[in-house]
Amino acid sequence: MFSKACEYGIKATIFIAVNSSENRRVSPKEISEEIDSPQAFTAKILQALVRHKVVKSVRGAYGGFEIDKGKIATIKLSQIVFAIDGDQIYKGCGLGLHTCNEKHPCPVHDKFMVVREELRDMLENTTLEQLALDIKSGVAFLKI
Amino acid sequence: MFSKACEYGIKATIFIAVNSSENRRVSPKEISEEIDSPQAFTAKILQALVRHKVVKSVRGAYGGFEIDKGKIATIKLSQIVFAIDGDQIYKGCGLGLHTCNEKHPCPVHDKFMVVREELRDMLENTTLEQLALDIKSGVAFLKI
DNA sequence: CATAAATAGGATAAATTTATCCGAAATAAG
DNA sequence: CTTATTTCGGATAAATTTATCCTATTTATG
Repeated sequence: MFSKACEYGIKATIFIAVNSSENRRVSPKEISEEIDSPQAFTAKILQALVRHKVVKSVRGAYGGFEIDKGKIATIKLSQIVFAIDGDQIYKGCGLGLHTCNEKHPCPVHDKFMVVREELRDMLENTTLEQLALDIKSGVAFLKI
Repeated sequence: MFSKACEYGIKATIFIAVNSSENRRVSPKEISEEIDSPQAFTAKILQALVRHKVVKSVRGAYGGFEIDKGKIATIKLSQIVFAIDGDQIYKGCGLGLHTCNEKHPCPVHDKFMVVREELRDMLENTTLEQLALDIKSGVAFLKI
């Protein structure tokens, strides 16, 4: 469903949120250890998240990645996915037709629509805060 | 959502079904033209569908691909997807955890579950016959 | 200002997916 | 039996995704 890059990006963002809520900046090294991902690749994904202003980076000594505390509740899962995988999950035909719409649908158009709307709904109604809270409370996990 | 291979496989199977219902065998060449896919690659995918007994191949002169008429109504979209992409769509954690279940969930476990069940439901309750009928009646399309 | 610590980013490599090519094997028909 | 036709399957190539490495740039601190 999601690309590897997107999986890493989501987990990394959650981990940063958990730490930012406790005023701690984290490094790619720490992140990749905690979410069990390749470090250099994860660093690249973090760059994309920074460019899309999902997370903030602070260079130099005592630097690292963080998210403004107040922003954590407003960031949606959809924003993370969009920063990394773009909008391919939203648009585009399930069977790869260039033009697929009500007037000229692929054979699975309607049925596919339902699933994708469910996904879109999920991504747009899940906040980073919810996800981070489950990690903080130990109800959910980022690795193994 | 689906791999390219899977997209081609679904469209190819529908096209074969449409033609088999009118007692016509089709070649990879004809198929790839009608579904707008690379011919040799499509032929490889057809081999996988034959191995999984979704479609039948007849070698030699006057050969080609076909599906037993009576079988068309019984083949589910899920069988086509499974033949090509395997069961990765069903199992596996949305965030790539090796172990992800009720007792040890990833942060999106429950929400992801809902979307995937919707997808599974769609794949298992859509028959090849339905899809082929829409093509025959000109209500849906396999290319452009 | 010098130094150490940290992210940014380009170059490159490995792995996977997508795609092509060609000879082998099978089959219908003359 | 021979030939033409057609799928099968292995080898290979191209494209994309995933992953690594190294240097440049930034910044806090002494």
